[in-house]
Amino acid sequence: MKFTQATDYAFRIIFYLSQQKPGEIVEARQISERESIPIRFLLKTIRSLSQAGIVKSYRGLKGGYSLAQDPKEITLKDIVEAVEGPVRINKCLLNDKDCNKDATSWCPIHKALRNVQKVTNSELEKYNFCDLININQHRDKEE
Amino acid sequence: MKFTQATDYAFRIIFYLSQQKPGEIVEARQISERESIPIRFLLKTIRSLSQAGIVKSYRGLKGGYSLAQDPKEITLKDIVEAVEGPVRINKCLLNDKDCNKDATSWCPIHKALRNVQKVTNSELEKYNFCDLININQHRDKEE
DNA sequence: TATAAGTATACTAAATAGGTATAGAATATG
DNA sequence: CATATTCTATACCTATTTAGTATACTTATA
Repeated sequence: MKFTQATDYAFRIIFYLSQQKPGEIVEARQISERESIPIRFLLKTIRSLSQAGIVKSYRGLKGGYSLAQDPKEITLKDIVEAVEGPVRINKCLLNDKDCNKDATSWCPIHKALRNVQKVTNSELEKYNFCDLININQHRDKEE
Repeated sequence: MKFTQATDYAFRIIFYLSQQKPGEIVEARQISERESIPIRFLLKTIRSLSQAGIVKSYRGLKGGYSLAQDPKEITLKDIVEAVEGPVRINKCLLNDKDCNKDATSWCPIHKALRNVQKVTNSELEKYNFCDLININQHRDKEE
């Protein structure tokens, strides 16, 4: 019940890109170095973000990545889903076959778990990267 | 970001025991058969529940398991924690070493994740097995 | 057209999950 | 008190997933 390393890296990648000037293209190597992420693993991970439409990629010389959306529009949930796929708290919610319908004895539990999942997802949606970098800016000033 | 098979089995085990007469001792094989859980895996899993003080175990002839607490007092969170250990949504929350304190750039994210974790945990605490079996009873009548 | 970027796919190693086996300890019953 | 029965402890094995790497390819700029 925790996020993968790739998701954690993805959080950092988007956080880093959110701090750049809008439209600024940053190459993979720079993100990799600044955030201490193995370059090849970053390239693989960021492709999920690109395919999900969260970052734009540019090939060739002067290529790199930039956000495809305003940081305000990108939430933690978007990142998690882009990297790990939809959050499904247990198998039963994933497909009907894994939930033994004859065993009515345990289905109420899965109903409860569906609620847990719903609550978790909506909490993840509450945090966007505009707010997150502002909190950070604020904190930096204070210290 | 999902529960393990062992946790899912544990849900079913406690659900099954909650439906017995208070104090009734049920042997592992019976639970195993009724809930379609491999017996040896069940024995391993239920030991975590026993060690966490959720079930009582009785050895020898006529031995088996019964709940150590009132179903009302046992929540989904208790089960998850007994089987998987404390829920920690990412490494950073697990120990300070994994959170690079110099990289202030990504710590606000971890603050947010701590809130997500808090919300998830408190949702898991809302469901106790007394309520869960009653929902089930109710549903059975309706159908 | 050379070079510096990302893309796609496949591969490998380590960790975790899921399940099994074996030997041992406790206890009800004859 | 002997024995069968039930749980306990530990160790083991296999499959899957995670984390990371390598190679060949595509795109675009200068």
